[in-house]
Amino acid sequence: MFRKDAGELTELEGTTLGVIGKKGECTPYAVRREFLESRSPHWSGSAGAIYPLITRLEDRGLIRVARRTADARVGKVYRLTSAGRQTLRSWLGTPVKEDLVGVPPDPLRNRVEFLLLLGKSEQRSFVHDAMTRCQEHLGRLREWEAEKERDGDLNVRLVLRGGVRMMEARLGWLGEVAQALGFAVRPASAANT
Amino acid sequence: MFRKDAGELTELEGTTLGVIGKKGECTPYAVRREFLESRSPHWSGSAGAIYPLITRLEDRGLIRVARRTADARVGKVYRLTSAGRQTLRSWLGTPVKEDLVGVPPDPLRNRVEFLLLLGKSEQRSFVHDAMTRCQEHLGRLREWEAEKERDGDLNVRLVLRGGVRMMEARLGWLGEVAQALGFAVRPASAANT
DNA sequence: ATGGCCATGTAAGATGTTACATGATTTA
DNA sequence: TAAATCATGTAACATCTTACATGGCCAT
Repeated sequence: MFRKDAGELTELEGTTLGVIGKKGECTPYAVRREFLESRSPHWSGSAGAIYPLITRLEDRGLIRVARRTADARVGKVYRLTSAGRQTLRSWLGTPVKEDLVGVPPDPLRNRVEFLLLLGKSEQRSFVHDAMTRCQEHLGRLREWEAEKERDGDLNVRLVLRGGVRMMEARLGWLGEVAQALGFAVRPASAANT
Repeated sequence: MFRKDAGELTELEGTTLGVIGKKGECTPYAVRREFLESRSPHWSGSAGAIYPLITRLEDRGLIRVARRTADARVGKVYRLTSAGRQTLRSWLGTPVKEDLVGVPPDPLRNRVEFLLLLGKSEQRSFVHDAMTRCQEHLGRLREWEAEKERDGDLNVRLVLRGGVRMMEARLGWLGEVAQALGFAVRPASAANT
């Protein structure tokens, strides 16, 4: 969670640089809205995270105030510096860092190791509940995907598609878990191996 | 990353309770080794994380010193209290919390949204490198899986199986990304849609 | 008995969280 | 003009990180 070298970025910092780079120029609040609205709930987009982060990036010379807006509220509009563009490229680019390649953490998967500490019927409830809720979530994702079908840009669609694939894989896996633990598996979903 | 209620646990705390619960009783260092050796590199298993965490769990009455060992180094052997068992069950149990169900964060997927900020050939390198490295990682995972085939317990195997499925889904997705960005896809891997 | 590892911590610091404060602007 | 909301912060604090300190045990 920490950067080791001076050139390193945390995931939130890198993503923020990416957002600014993609928008060309924007205010801190515009960045915040990105995290509040469209992005994964993993990041809260809290003011206490974003504003100090922006200051940090500015202090490191990766972004710079491009102009001020007429609206006194908004004030500062930021842009990437060339150093910022460079840093962003190395954050994004090859060679892909080792920790990006490994299996990403998944709290649901994490719990399965300890499922044997529950009674058989509780285990069944857990797996059943997880499958149902994942299925629902997948449904919502697919609606979102259909919605973005034309308006969204290609890369956003691809990210969304990755999320859908993850959820499908999860569902297939949960089916396997159910079977291994001796529960009946309804062949309802189309997301099996 | 914060708990909201007094009864809530962070992911690391819950996992630690699970480890202690599964082992029956163990020393703090035994917990640490679990994180250092067998588990995902997501957690460092650093002393600065584990020892204060153990103290926290003890202060909250979730674990208790069961006995001391002859070895003065080791000293304290912890056990779950009944309150700890109860808390662990609710951490594990139904209803599955909302954030567990959503698409888990993935730094690789995260980067794809900003790939258009790179040149075409860099994009190609990124995707190609990611696929190669993921494929290698998947290979190692499968070896691990074969190794644990008989000795490991069922739940550990299932967790590992989940990791394999995630990596397979990722690879399939990366293929889709490559295609969408106009790169040739080698039909080498067996992990496509 | 001494050098090295085992096991347990503590220290300092980075990053993120919730909750609150504040002034500008839009809206009723 | 009063109330709600927008946009920008700050304060307190929890959790994790790396790096260092310490003391018991074991092998040569």
